[in-house]
Amino acid sequence: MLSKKSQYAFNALVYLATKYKEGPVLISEISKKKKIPLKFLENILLELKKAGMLDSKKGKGGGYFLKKDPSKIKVANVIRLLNGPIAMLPCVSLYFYERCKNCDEKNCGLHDMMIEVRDATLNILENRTLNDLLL
Amino acid sequence: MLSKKSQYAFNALVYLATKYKEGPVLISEISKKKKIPLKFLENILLELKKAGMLDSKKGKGGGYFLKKDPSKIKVANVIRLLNGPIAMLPCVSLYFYERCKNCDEKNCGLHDMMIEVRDATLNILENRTLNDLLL
DNA sequence: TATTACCCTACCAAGTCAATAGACTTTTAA
DNA sequence: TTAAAAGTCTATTGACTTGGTAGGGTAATA
Repeated sequence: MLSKKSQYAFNALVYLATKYKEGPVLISEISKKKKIPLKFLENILLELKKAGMLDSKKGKGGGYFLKKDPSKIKVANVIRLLNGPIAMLPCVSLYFYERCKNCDEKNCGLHDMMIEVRDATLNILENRTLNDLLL
Repeated sequence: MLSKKSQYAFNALVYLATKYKEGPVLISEISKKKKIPLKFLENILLELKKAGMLDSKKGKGGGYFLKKDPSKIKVANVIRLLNGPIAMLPCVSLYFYERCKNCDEKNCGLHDMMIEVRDATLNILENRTLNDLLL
């Protein structure tokens, strides 16, 4: 399951996507409109900024805004950033791989099945962007 | 990601599947062969028994064994039992559904996408059984 | 009837999650 | 130039989960 943090992040990003190129949006505005605890949202936006998805402007008239076009921000990457691995096992994760203890990957039915699951999932998440979440 | 508990459970179940109809298998044997902490394994097996997947016999010559044919035990159900929801959002879960706060399900792009992900995943997990994990 | 082996309860350390608090910088508009 | 606006940073909190340990109770069977 996605953490609350990830869910908030998607809500915030979708909101920012609807305001793309309209200039900076206040944290407090996002917080109100999307009902996300203000300080929690601060942390999330900061994290997204450090990852290069958002940029911000300080002072009067400041706020957060998408750094890249919403069509360039993949859903899969948002999840990886805030939620961690998408795969169901460490030994089938592309970005967070860890070797299985007690399981020979060449010879493990679970491993093989989880690769299938991973690919089916990524086939969707890697091909969707913020734009696809708009409606 | 699947919890350690779920991973252990799969290892144990696969082991029991290879011994299906050979009589009860000792916890200690599974523990050794699959390198699962003994007492932790006890809890897991007990949980699986309560859920009706396993049965056990006490006393000399006792142990655990599959209650149903391995081909009748769906991977999806094992995950739900020990790991919880398979879906990425509560509002798209079939067995652990919870309404989304701050998201109108009829009108939420994230919701729709996560239904797709869920279906792609279940399409695999609901159609595989312990037998398919054997090799 | 002694063993064997399952069953149960409780506990623990470490980590994560969700959220809050408060102070600090930087920017910019007046 | 200066004060308010707004983002940045550090830290702490409480509740919960995870992974694992300990020890004894209970039932069955050879």
